[in-house]
Amino acid sequence: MRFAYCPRASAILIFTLRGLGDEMQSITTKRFDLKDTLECGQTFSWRKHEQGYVNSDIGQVVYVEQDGDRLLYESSDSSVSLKDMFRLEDPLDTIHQQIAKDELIQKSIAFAPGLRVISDDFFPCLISFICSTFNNIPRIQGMVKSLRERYGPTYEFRGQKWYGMPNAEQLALATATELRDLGFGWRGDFIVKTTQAVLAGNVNPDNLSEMPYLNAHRELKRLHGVGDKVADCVCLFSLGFLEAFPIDVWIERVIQQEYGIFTDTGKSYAKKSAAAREYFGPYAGYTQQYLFHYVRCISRQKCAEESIERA
DNA sequence: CGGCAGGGAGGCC
DNA sequence: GGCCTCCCTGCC
Repeated sequence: MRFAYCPRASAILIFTLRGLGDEMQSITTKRFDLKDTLECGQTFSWRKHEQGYVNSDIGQVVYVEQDGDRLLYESSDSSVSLKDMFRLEDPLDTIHQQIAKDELIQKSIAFAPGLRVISDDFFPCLISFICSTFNNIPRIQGMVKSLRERYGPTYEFRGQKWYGMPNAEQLALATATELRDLGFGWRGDFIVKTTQAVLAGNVNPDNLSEMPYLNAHRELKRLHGVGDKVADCVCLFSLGFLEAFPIDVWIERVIQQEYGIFTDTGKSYAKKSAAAREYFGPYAGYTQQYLFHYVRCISRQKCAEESIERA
């Protein structure tokens, strides 16, 4: 019993055993990168915690971290399927081959080859992207956080308290004035109206995902605060329509600069979106994520370099 | 301080 | 369909 003479080492041993303790489960993955997948801007439900990420928007709390080709995870309540949440069964090799039509996409894939499209819960995804209107990521995260802390359920997990996104019934307690005071601006009205519509059963994620993509997209747009772009985000990041191609200002710029596909197709979102699906194919959504992630990271690098030069 | 930003609504033609 | 204006807030 060597450790008896070395309390420090035994403390480290115990700590290590706890960190990789019995409560953590694991699965093996291929071609998957947790960080790229969760930090490329497609999800507001997953956020950084300790060595990994936490999601408390799914009726319980789930923690995940990556160690090489293994995912270690733990949930507060019932079992979870990381395969479903991270789309681990999407045929990534085939997808890469099909979408790698030119050098820019090849570079984008090489930049983050383990990036997968997320599959988030419908209501948190919907509300988060309504908040995203005319907004940047840090502020969207702040808004989602205040919705959780004010209207959402609480959980006890890994020795601390967690807040989850409210479901429609819980969020229905919010008023537009209240949300306005919380800093949501005119998005408060959108959230109240959309929550009412969901509560009334006017939109149902199970029905939507059974429809053809264009029908689901059209149905989503009937909700307040949901236009073409937000509808596409919900289609791609929650309903599993991999052909959905959300067009925001970043993607718009890239497509305009690097591709001719938007030039003859007219200015409307519907026509650009159709052109993108036509050109990139059934996995257009994956193309969008790879391009989006690559262009934004490169542009940030550029900005950082420029500010160093200025200093 | 004026301008601008990671959309959408509503009104108009 | 296409086009116009306004919108709450935060940051430069």
